[in-house]
Amino acid sequence: MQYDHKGIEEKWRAEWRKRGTYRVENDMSKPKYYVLDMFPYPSGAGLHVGHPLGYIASDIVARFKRHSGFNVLHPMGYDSFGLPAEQYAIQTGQHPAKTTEVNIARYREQLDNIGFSFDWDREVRTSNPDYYKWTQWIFLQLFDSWYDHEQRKAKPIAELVQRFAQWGWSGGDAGALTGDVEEELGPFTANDWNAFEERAQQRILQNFRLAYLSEAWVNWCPALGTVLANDEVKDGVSERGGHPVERKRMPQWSMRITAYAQRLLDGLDALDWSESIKEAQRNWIGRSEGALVKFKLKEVAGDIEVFTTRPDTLFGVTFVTLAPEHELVEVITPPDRREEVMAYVTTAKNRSERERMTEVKRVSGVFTGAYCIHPFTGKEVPIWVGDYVLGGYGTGAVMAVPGGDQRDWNFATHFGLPIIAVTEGADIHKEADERKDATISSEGFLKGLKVPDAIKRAMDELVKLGAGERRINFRLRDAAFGRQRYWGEPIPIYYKDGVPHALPESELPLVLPEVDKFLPTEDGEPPLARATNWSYNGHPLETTTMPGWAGSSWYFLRYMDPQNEGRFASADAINYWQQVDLYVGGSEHATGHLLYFRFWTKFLNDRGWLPFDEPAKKLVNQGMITAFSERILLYRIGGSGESRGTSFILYGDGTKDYRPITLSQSVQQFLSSDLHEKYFKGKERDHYVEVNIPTECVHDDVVDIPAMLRIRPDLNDAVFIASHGWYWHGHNQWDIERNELVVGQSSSFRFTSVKEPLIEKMSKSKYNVTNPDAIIEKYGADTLRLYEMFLGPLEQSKPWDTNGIEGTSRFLKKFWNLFYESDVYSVSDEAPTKAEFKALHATLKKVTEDIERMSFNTSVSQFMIAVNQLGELKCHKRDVLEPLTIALAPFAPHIAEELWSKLGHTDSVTGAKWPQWDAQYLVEDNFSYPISFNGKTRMQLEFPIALDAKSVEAAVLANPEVQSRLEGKMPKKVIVVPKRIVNIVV
RNA sequence: GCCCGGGUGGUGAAAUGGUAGACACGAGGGACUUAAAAUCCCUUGGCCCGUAAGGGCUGUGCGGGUUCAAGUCCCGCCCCGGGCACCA
Repeated sequence: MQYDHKGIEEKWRAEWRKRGTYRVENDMSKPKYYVLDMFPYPSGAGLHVGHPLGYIASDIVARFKRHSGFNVLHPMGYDSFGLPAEQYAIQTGQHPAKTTEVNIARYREQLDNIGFSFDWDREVRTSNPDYYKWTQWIFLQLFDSWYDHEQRKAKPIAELVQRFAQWGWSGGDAGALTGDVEEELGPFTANDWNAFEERAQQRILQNFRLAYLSEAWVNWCPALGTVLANDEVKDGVSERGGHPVERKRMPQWSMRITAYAQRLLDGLDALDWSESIKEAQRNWIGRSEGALVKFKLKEVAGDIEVFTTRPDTLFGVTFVTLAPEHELVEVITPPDRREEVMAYVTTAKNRSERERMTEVKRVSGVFTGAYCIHPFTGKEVPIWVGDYVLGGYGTGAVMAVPGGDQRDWNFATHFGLPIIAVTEGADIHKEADERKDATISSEGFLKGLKVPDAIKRAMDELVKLGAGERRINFRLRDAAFGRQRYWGEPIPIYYKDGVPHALPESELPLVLPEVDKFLPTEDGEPPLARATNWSYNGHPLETTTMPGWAGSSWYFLRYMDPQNEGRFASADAINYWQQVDLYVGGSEHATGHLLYFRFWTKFLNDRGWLPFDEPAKKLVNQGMITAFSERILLYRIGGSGESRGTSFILYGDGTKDYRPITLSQSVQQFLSSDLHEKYFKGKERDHYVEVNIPTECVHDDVVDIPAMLRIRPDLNDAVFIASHGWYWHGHNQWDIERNELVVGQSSSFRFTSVKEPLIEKMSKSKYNVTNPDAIIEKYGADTLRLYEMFLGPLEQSKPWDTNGIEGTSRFLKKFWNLFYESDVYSVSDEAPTKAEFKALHATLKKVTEDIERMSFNTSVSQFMIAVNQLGELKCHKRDVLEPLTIALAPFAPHIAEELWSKLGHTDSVTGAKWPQWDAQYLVEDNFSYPISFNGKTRMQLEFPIALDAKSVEAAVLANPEVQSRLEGKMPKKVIVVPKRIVNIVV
């Protein structure tokens, strides 16, 4: 009987569902193992072969752990709130819940086809009210908490209120406050507090709550009409869609993640996560140790506080620079400078983040006219404003040391400010000296000290003078939490007299209301403001919704107890399942999800809801599956800007006056044209259009135009030269360096690639996706699973190449054939031979070790080796095939299940005990030693394995061939590495 | 600029300091077949010697070093991928 993947796979998937094979109970009597995948956002495009890579890996581990006696939690769900569904809704009017539903059904179907061992009874969806009830509940806990920096722990806000009522607040107690404080918060006494109106009290408390409302600088994206968190902005544009982002000050819900900065940093050391992810998080948190230095103002009372990591360079300070946003700018500027300074501040503030970034090189600033006093020398130091100083970091002011900091040097040079050399051997005429192993040379008590010693000395002095203190700064910002959007969790807050109040727990879930349109209101309010009666007891409800990362920051807990109505998960369930043992997902979440995930876990732990404070012990990042893309280069005829209804040809000169010409002529013309000139100078890009075309329409660098137009009707209006059904193209035909095009035979319209093939991320919009359904249809899910694992190391990104799949497909057929002789099922109970046992146990050993290391590509190779060996031995024996079937089951569950039942078992192979390998079968009778003379291998000799190194040495030297090589001389040295090699040094 | 990864055949890749290139794809040759598909066998890093059996040299980005022995360890470069970035 032939291996019929379709019949087998369908049969077993139905059977697993019927039997509930993968249902998991919270069975406390068994050891647990929790394998979690990052759940997907169900997009309209469906899955491509890149998506399941991590799921397959985690499924193998989950199945392996089941065979090894663990009670395995291996769930799946959907991160189903998000932007694309909402944007689709805006365009079509279709409710996002509907499209989400449809997309989930499609995802489920595709996932099911791959044969995962998920327990679907535990599925979660973040957009489901039963789920987001608890997301809202956690939000309320955060709202109800403050961070006690002395005990490094979040506590109920009621405790803080009690403290205030009893002791008041000492105000500027540095370090007790973190994050973006709405206003400078002065000290107050207990009596003050008790006398405050509730409104004022609540206002103060906002400065302490972990979820808080404040007037804050936010990343505002006008195109998306919403605020974005820092990790959602890349290079000044939105991560989704690439729209420009500006800084804007507005009332905003935020999460005080900064309170946890140090703990998020410290916690990394103990985690079994990849070094690159940990490093990315460390960078993002950006801890730096330094000093807070106070410069007394000359004209008015008060100080300018600056943060520096280099107090050793204090004697090199020649000016102080404030960020344009700095509140002192207005205070200190004398009236005669006011106009000029404020004009600068206004333009600087209005420059978008993107402009500011792209114009990093441009130096701009203005002198305020005011001075401050140097804490060591007592000299006057001029105060400048410059936009190279960031308002959001440190104190928003820096002491400028042009001799020791390149940015200060640039500023000083531009404005002709004095530059003092701070280090020995520095050439301050050319650049600043930023070396951290130099010796201080500036006049003063630090002269002659090495930088590290000078830092200590300067620090001590600052503390003594009361002019500064040690300070640790973090780059991490509080996370913007409110989104001006519809498709997200409503924030359970109502406003009484403009003061935010928590909605009572009994009112949860606060269900997303129906609205007539998913757009902002005419006066710019978020979509929820369109809902009728969006209020609680007559008080208006919050109209922004939570960001995408809210629901995904705690979902691993819900899987433990998904139906619980009274708690996000029962204490018993949490105590049993504990942390995720293995978390698998993409590395693109390094500074987003994975940080928030850890933050919420730490918070819930602080408040006593969890017995652990890190969500996942081990994290593995699967690499991206990339794909070859096919592009053609088109030149647009006509003016710029019109993208629709425009004709395309290979060559156009920017006018409508063109004539079709032969390919080689057009190429020649193009190359000699000034358009080409212009294009490569980066100008007139409007004429140049690079279009991704479906990879399946390209064969041997020749494009099948009719087929392409069926998939890309948007190109229907294009005119193609030589469009007799075929069209030339190549991978990146233009060699920009050599500035030439390599043309094959002009008659066949073929191009030879001059550059590497184009490899990019698999994506629907790039027309380079491979759908797993098509692969499964042709080869089966088991083949797909094996092939995805075989492609290469899990963590590495690698290009998909469907051709290679034949190898794994052949392997499964060969494996199947071990159970058959001339198409008749035949497995004998005969005792296996030594060689057969060896093939089996070598495989068991390698596969067992490989799964522990998550090195699946090498396991698959080992299976192939075993099947080749057993095929050659014509081994059809139960004692070999049965353990091998169990070992293969995690990788290829369907075929394993079928063969398991053929072996006479009525239960699922899932319950079979993992076969142990036995070293006795791997021991050889003899060993072939390569004999090297002076490191060059000359001959092989065989010896019994039992010989020790000394005996081998003696036997080798006694060998006549060796003796003839030695020509009677005694070797200087003989090295025998047991069972490996003999090296003779002559 | 700083911080992490990584560089091995035509390709994806293996290799506790111990015979580099396992396994697979692709390519070439052959068997079976009326033919095709499927299957099976042989060759396949490069160069060289030999009719053949076989043998030699060379080879893991580049240059040094440690070692009997280096893809692997150390030092210095080059290149590629990723993270952070006017962060003081």
